[in-house]
Parts: sequence; structure tokens; C-alpha cells
Amino acid sequence: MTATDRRTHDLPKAYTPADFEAAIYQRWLDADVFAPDGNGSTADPGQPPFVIIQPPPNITGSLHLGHAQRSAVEDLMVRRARMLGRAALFLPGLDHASIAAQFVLDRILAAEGESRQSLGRERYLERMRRFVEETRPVMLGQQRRLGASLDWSRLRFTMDEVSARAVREAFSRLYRDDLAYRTEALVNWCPGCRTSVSDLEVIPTEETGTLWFVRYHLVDEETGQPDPGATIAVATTRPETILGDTAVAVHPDDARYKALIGRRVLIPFVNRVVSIIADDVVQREFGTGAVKITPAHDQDDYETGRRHGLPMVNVLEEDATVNSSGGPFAGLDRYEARERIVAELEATGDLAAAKPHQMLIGRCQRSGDVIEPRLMTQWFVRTGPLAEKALAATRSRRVVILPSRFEKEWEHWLTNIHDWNVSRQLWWGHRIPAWYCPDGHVTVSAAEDGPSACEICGRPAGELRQDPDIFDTWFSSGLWPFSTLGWPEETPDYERYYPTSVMETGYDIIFFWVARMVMLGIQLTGREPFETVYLSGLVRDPLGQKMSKTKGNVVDPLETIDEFGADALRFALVNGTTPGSDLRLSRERIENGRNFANKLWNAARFVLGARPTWIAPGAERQVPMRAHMGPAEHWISSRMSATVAEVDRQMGQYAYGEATRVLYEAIWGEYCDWFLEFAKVRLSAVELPREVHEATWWTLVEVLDTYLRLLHPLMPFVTEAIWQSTPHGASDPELLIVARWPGVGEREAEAEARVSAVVELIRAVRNARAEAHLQPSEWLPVDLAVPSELGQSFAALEPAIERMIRARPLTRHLTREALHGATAHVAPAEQLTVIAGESEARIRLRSAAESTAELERARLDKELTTARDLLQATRTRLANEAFVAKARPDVVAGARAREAELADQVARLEARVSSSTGRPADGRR
RNA sequence: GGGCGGUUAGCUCAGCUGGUUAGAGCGCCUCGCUUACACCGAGGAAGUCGGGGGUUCGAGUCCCUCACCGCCCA
Repeated sequence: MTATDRRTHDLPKAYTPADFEAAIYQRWLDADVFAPDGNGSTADPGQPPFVIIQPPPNITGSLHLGHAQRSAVEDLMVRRARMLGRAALFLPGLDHASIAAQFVLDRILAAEGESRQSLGRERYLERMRRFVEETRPVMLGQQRRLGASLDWSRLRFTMDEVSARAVREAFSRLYRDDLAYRTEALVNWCPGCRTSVSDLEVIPTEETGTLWFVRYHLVDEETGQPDPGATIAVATTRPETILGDTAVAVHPDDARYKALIGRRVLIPFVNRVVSIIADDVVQREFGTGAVKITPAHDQDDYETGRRHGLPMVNVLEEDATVNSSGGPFAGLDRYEARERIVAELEATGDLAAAKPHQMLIGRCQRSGDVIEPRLMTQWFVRTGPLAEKALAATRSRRVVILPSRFEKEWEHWLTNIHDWNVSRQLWWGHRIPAWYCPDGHVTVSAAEDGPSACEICGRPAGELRQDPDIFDTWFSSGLWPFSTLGWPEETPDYERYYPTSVMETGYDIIFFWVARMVMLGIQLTGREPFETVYLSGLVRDPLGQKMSKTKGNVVDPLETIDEFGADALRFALVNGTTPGSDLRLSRERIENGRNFANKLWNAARFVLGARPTWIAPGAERQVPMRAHMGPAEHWISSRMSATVAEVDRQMGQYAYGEATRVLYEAIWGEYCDWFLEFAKVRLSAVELPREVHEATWWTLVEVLDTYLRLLHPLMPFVTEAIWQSTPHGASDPELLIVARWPGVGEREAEAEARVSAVVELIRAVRNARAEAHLQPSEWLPVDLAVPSELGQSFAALEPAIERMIRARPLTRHLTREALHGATAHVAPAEQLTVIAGESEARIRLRSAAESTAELERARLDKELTTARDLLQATRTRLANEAFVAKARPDVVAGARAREAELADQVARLEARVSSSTGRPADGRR
């Protein structure tokens, strides 16, 4: 093995990510580069820090593709910021997710023959803490597999003491400022979860129910007895609520019922006598125009009840069975009661009609149960004043939402916001720090041990009772951007890293979470918690369906990483995506990522293996000497500058999908497909001086190095693995993760144009050869002529061109006339003519077959037709006076140049066709 | 009911402020193990940019309208 080969063999032939990903992550950890103030940090203290607080995944869950995509995007931003020299903090966390966690644990307990109730609150919470300790490492390990450069030294949990203190402090401040209050109100009750939930957790679903028409008997005002003949019919979709009716309402202007206003009716089963009242919220067209009023079980009725001072009769228990107010139906489940009530109404002849009815039914986001409005005393956050501040933040652009179309939804939601019910009748979560004394006085305390006495009457703590409820999980999540940094204490982290830079999350929780962080952040810290909200789309299956366990279409990110590598998955999750739009993830996409990584890997192997023998393997990276660079080297350097600029531009506007495509094209389509091929030939030319070999090789290295840097945020593992084998500059650190982001270099327009012309010619020759069905491996004599200004470039690239078009010998003529003269003696059927731009080539065939001649004529005819059509189109444009007068001058100039070029091409093709057929090229088709 | 998004090659999707012949990946067809890579290379076929109308010298891109699909809010 020669010295040249040594470095090649540092990289195995095939890209096998499983061999190095874990080791590389460990190297990053050992080097302490994730923490912005870690030992390995190369951050420039003069620059502002860049901070992303990671949306904390649910502790009991496992990592799914949604997490994977978010981590990929967040990590991409963080890694780029780090390479730009900013102190980059990417803070990891876990969410206690009370309802979700209780669901999981309750299932486990059920399997063990236990239950929440059988354990009791203390033992249950103890059990939960143990369970959470078990699941915790699972989630964290998954983040590592993805390569997320999270600062593990700052890991937070929403139930740790720092978070708990923040929750207590936040709530007591809100209470103090009259932004939190306790009141009796209708709340959304989920009988399955046995807790109230916020409006956002109720999913309206379109369902077909029944609209029942029920006759209520009027009460004879004199006898006080029901009047068998006089009835008023009401319509209802929930007959069981009849039991809680406390009025019947009609529209005041409804002629049908005007006379009945003020009369009384008897509510069946419970024998309650209630009044017929007038209220203009009644819709006359709906049902019979008369509606039953159940203030304790319907939002609209509740409002009506309040206006008219009606009694509120609650008829349901926590589990949605009918309570003792339900008379004969007490103890029955709500639906059983409904059936029985309908049956009995039918029996008594009071059921007037029953029709199928399309309606919206609120179901619990978590359990799917039908939500019951239920009257309860709960804590609420007064959202009006908070929402105003949140709106001001986006309107003034202090908070920018991407993509911007979500700002409209943001506006709409925040301007129509309701107060936020934060009480949950669960155990796993932050207990509400409110205490009640026997006289009903409320004391809210931020102290860890609670209040020492009632704030109002001074009764000692021993006589106070703490609210049994806990907070909605989103309440603690709403504090996340600052509670993680130590708030309410003014810790060094809070001082340095708050407000944060970007909040990246899914658009599906913009209101659940983002809006609440902004509201609470501004209220409690006086500042917007982040500058930019980047909303990702959702990851769907190849058919566009949401992934869910029940559908069985879930793709496990870890299995994917095992098979294809984390980089392939990350590539698939970012490439071709636009913020806010969903992504259909298929196996093919991931394979594409793996293939790209493999391509890069092998290109690097080539570069390392092509090192000139006299350059030491560990040599410091050198800038290629411009004087010894050939046209291809100038070309790729210039293209590299273009790529850096374009990637910067796209990433600067968060267009990561676009940036990825740009890199893919630059690396595969330019560097590998063309530059490597040019370089191969130059490096194997022993007659060229050492300086030329060096210039070419250092160009290969420089471009590879730059592309590894640009690609690193997207595909961190493979780029770091390769970079560990490539020559570095004197000022480079040991690890790519903390290396500097490339600066934009200079463009060389002429170098780009010249090589483009060469590439165009090579393509055209290959095309002609393929269409003539020539063996790709067959070497054939080629004569060519290129415009004089390209002559020098061609000369330098000739050996490469020779090889790329299989030309032997390759004869270059100074003018087209010379080319034509030199090939005039060859029969038209024995050669192919290729016209590419201003260049022209003739390929000598070994033998003249009639079929070849015909194929050639057909090909030339086709090219001629295309060229003529294009020429015609360009001329039509130029003939339009309005175009010439009004279009931008550069556009017109471009069209003129185009016209000249096309005219020349058409002329040459015509000449060629006529000489090969012996007749003039015919006119227009 | 109000609002938003989508509709571009067989499939999945890019296409930024309107400007030459609308791109990519996968799939398809032909050829090829050329000393980085068959997780590859060379070449090719394939699109009336959902329909209609308008603005403009010029529209996939801007405006109006209709249709279908999806989402959010009531």
C-alpha cells in the first residue's frame, strides 16, 4: 500500500452510519461542545447568544417522527448558529403531561389489579414518580440517537423543583394582579378522564344524532293542575337534560307563543313547575321555536339562566350517571337514562316526533368521550388583558410567526379568547397553591410550604385546606421559556439567555402552547419570550394520513436510524419541506437521504485517496494557488461561492428545504458529477507540474471542506465523520461541530460560463452517441471546433473532455470552417454532427450503416425544429414594440443575445442537414 | 356560517420580489460493473402549472370567480 492510499482507507468503502454515529455523539459530549459555556465552546463572546428551548416531549411517550422532525429543524438552527460563532443554547426538557401520563399509568395499574382510587393520592403519586424515572432515560436516549446537540447539563423537567417554584410564583402573581380568579361556572367535563378540560381540548365532531320533539303540559293557572289539552312542544337532542330543565323559552316576537309567555309548564318525571320566558336569543326557525332551558348543562342555557335568575339544577355525577336530582332515573348512565326517558315519553304520548339530526358534538381530545358541560367551582385565568399584550407583540413584530399566514389565526383566536380554566381534577401535576379557611377565605401562596395563616382572617395554617386540584399541564408549559432558565430568580442563565431566539413547534399547538407562552411570558417577565415562532408541519404517512398507533402506520424513528442512519432520516425530514406544511414521509425519501450521504462519503474517499504522494497525510490545509488552477478549478470555486451565498440566503429566511436542495445539487450535480471527473484526469497527468496537481487537489479539499461545513447542521454525523479525515486549517478546532461557518467568496462569471459551455458540449456529444446507439465504451475519433474565446479553457480540459466523450483521437480545429474542411471527405452517414451553443463536433463512426444515417438525420431534424421554434418565439417577442419599450433593458438585451445565438445555431443545423441529405433543409415543417 | 391552505411530470413535492426552453427525488425506458460510489454512472420519455375571466409588453407566480381536497375557528 502506498502512502497515497493510507487516508482513503481511513474511510471504509461503504457508508455504514451505525459504525460511527454513537462514537461521534460521544466525542461531542466528551469535548463539551453542546453547552454554550462548555469547555469545548468556540463561541465569540461579542455576539448575542442563540437560544432554543426545546418543546419538552411527554415523558411517558416515546419519540415519534414528529419529535424527530422538530429536533432535526431545531438542531439545524442551533448548529448553524454555533458555527457562526454565537453562544448556542439548545435546552432539553421533559413534560409531565398530567392527563396523558395518568392514562398510561392507569392502564398499567389496571393490569396489576390496582387503580388510582385503590392506591390513594400519596401512593399513586409515589408510583408515578417511579414510573417517570423509568421512562425518562428512554426519551433522552432517543434524542441522542438523532444527534440533537442539546445541553444536557441544563436538562429540565416540568415537575422539578425549579419548575414548581415558577408555577407557584406565576400563579400567585396572577392572583395578586387579579388575573386569576375562582368562580362557579360551566366547564367542559370529561366523564372518562374525570376532570374538566379547557375549550381547546374539546374537539367538535360532526355527528348524526336525533332531534326529539317533546310536549310539555301547561299548568292550569286556576287549578294548578296540568292541562291535558294544552301543551307546548320543545325540541332537544339530549332528553336526559329534561331532568334539569328550569324554564322554557320562546322568542318575544314569536306570534305563535306570545300568548303563552308567563304561563307555566310541568317538567315531566321530576314534576317541576317552570315558567315560559321570553328571550331574543331563541332561534324561531329551529325546532318548534320553543326551547327547554337547562342552565346547568348547556352553555347557552347557562347564559339565559343567568339573565333570568333561573335555578341551576345539576343532574349528573362525575361519571355521567344521573344523580339524585334525576328522580326515577337516578343512578342510570346518561345514555341509558336517555333511552328510558324517550321510551316513557313515547308511552305517555308526549313524544311528538323524532328526526335524525346533524350536529356538532364535543368530544374529549384525550379519551374521545362526549364532553358534558357541568357547573363547577374552578380557577380561571383572565385572558383578556394577556391576549392584548400578545397581540401587540405580533403586531409590532417583536414576535414574528412563520409562516406568516398563521398570524391571521393568531389574531382571530386571541381576539375571541375566553378565560382559561386551569383547574384539573387530577393528581399528577402541580397542585394549585390556594388554601381555603373554614369561612371560605382564599389564600394563595407562592411559598414552598404554603401560607402560615389565612390571609383574611388570620386562622392558622392547620385550619386551612389546600385546593385538591392541580393545574392544566399547559399552565406550567406556558412558563417554559423562562422557568427553564431559573425564573423567578434572576439567575445568570436567565440574564444571559432570556428572551430566547426561536420557538420551534408544530402548528397544531399554536394556541395550546405558543399563545400561552407569549401571554404569560409578557405578563410575568415583561418581555416577549422569543423573537421568532417557527411552526413546523406534521409528519404524515405516505398516504397523507396522520400517523397513529391505532392505524398501525407509525414509523419508529429508531428503527429507521438503525437501518439508514440518523443523517438520512434528518435529510428526509428537512429536504423539500416548507415551514407550516405537512410532510408525507416515505421509505423512498429516507433512502434518498441515505444515498446522498453515501455519495458524499465516497466523494470524500476519492478526494482523500487522490492526495499527491508528496503531500503529507496530516498536512495543514492550504489555499489552492490561483496561478496553477485550471478552468475547472476556477469554475468549482466560483460555484462554491454561489452555493455558500445561496445557502446563507435560504437559511437566513428559514427556508431549510430550499437550502437543502441547493446543497444537494451543488454536491451531487456539480462537485461529484463534473468537478471530480475533471480533477481525476488532471491528477493522473504525470506530465503536469507538481504545482498543478497541488492546486487541483487543494481545490478538491477546499470545496469538500466548505460543503461539509454547510451540510453539517443538516447531516451532522456523516459530515463530522468525514471531516475527521480531511486536512484542516491552522485555526480550525478539532471538531466540525465547532468549526466556523464558511464566508462567501468571489464569483468568476467568465470561468463559470466557459466550463458551462464545455459541459454543454459534453452533454450534447453523449446525447448524440446514445441516440445513435453507440456503445458507451467505444472510443471514436472526434473533430471539434470551439469559439476562440473558449479555446484556452478547452485546451486545458482536453484530456478530460477526451475521456468524458470517449474521443480518440480528439482533434481541435481553430475555426468551424477548418472543422468542416477537415471532415468534408467523410461521408455524411459515417459521422455524427453535434452543435452545442457556439461549439461544434463531429464524431467519426466505424462504419456507415443506413440506419445510423437515418437516425442521424432524424436527430438533426428534431434539433433543427426545436431551434427554429425557439428562434421564432424569441423573434416574435422582439418584434413586439411594447416589449422592447417597456421591458427591463437587461431582459431585452438577453433576448437579443438569445436571438443571435439561435439564428447561428439554426443556420449551422440547416447547413448540416442539407450537406448530409444532398438537399436544402426544408422550410418550416 | 367565518377564515386559511392546497390543486405543478405516473407518485411525493420545490418554484423567493412576474422575465429565456417550469425543476428535483422516486418510478419508468435504453445503455453501462470506465481504477470514489450499482446506496452508482450516461442518456431518454413524460407537465394545456385544477377550470374560467382579468391586469400586464410578458402570469405557474398578481387580482376576481368557480370546482374539488384538507385544516382552523364558531
